[in-house]
Amino acid sequence: MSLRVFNTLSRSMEAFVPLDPQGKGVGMYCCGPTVHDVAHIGNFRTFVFSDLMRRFLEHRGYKVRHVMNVTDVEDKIIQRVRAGKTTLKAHTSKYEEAFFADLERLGCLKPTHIPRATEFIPAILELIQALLDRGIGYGTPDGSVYFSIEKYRRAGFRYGQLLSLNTDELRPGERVAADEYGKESIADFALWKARVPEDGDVYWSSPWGEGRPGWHIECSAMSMKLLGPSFDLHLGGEDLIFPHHEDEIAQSEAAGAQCPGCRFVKYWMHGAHLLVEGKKMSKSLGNYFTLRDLLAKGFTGREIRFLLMSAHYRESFNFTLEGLQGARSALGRIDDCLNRLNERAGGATASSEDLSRADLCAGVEEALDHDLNVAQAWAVVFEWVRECNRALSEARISAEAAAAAVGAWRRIDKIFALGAGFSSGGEVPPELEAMLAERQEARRVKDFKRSDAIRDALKAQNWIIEDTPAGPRLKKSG
RNA sequence: GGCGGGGUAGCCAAGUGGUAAGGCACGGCUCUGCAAAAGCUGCAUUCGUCGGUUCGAUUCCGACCCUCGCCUCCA
Repeated sequence: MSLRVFNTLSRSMEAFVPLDPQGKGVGMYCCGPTVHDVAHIGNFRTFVFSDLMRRFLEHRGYKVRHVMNVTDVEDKIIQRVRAGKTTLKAHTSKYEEAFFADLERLGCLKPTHIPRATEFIPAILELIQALLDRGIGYGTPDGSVYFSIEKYRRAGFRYGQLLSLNTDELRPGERVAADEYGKESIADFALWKARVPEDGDVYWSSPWGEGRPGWHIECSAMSMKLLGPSFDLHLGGEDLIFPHHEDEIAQSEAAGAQCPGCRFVKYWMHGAHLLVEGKKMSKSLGNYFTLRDLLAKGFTGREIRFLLMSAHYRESFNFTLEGLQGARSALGRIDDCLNRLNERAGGATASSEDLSRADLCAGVEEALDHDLNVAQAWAVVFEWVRECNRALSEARISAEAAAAAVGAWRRIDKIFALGAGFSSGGEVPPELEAMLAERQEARRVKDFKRSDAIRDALKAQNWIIEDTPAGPRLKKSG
């Protein structure tokens, strides 16, 4: 079997075949954060999804160039800068830093390239110029430049590749910005926004006057600059399908950099939203959690990562604290199994032929090959865990086989990045070890009152005693 | 209004034209001085409603109900 993905362009599953004639290199672009504020975990769901995709591609032997942009100039940012009496750079770098710190806590690999919009102004200007040269873009008296959907269509392109929509029936309502009345058509979008007084110091000079890039143009300019005019994968949240991604296609293909018959992007993949009580998690509804909120409640990055990876990326997923608690329990099950396997393995080296190893890897790969079906993958993992536990408690697993099982998990965990089984929850402080020994002594002389008191004292410090046949051990409680 | 998703046990969530994965919670058991932890184990005659196709549908078709998203900044 090989990887199949759901392509928004065709609304169907397609075999993943990279553009690279060697079949090795993969270009992948993921729409990153707009750094006007702290990102919430709904945003991170998409980034964890991208990370999973990237890791799985790498697991499958592809060499991935992973680009994630940072939008560091945009209306909301400018508002904040003005309100906070700060500079653009100071404001955006603060939130950019926070974003990448969060991303790391969630176990996401750093993208290969992280381009910032403000650092690609020349490329953006170049692209806008190309669109003007081809008669698709047009300037307005105030110095803005817009993209004409009508001219684009007349040039033989199709607007509406990612979704079917009738632009004549767009209902833009009253929310058309006052500075956009120079547009020829309501559906046209800005490539370059002329400077207005509210922009303050945030502007760049251009052949059309001072101003700043429109929202969509940066992604076209940066992705094509770093990955070439045609590349394999473009991911993002489903709310970006329209207008952002549709406009990206329009700009990028209208500029004509692709070879004849080639598309801007071969596969578009969109992640569904995280929900809270049935509604999309969003800043505007105020129903959001940031990573910090959850860490403050005592949850860990890997527990949150696990939760975000527990549902299929194309299904909207209801986030609850109970669900997160459940994720903790489920993850604990994997941890415990891995710890037991590690214990059994001792220093043994893996035996070459071990069935559980083959079952786990093949099963997970098969599941993920099917458009990253993580739910099925977890079913495979948990069946494997049960099988390992059974073998462990019936003492019918050799040290070598246990080592092989641990090896299998490590291989799989390169994809999931949960780090299960690599730590026993931290070092046990010596004084607690002493208390544990004292309790054992009390139990030996049957002074249960005393031993229970020690147990309670440890519990008060969030350490749980596990009495196993091999003796007691301490475990940090959640 | 247009377009696109989704409705599967208490909760979350896979899946298939041939009789329902997995996780959490819950019950039972093992272990234990008692517990806890851990492990094992049990837990949907049924897949929104009503029709149709079929030997057979949760899975295909039609209608309907409910719900969410996009159409406006948005992961």
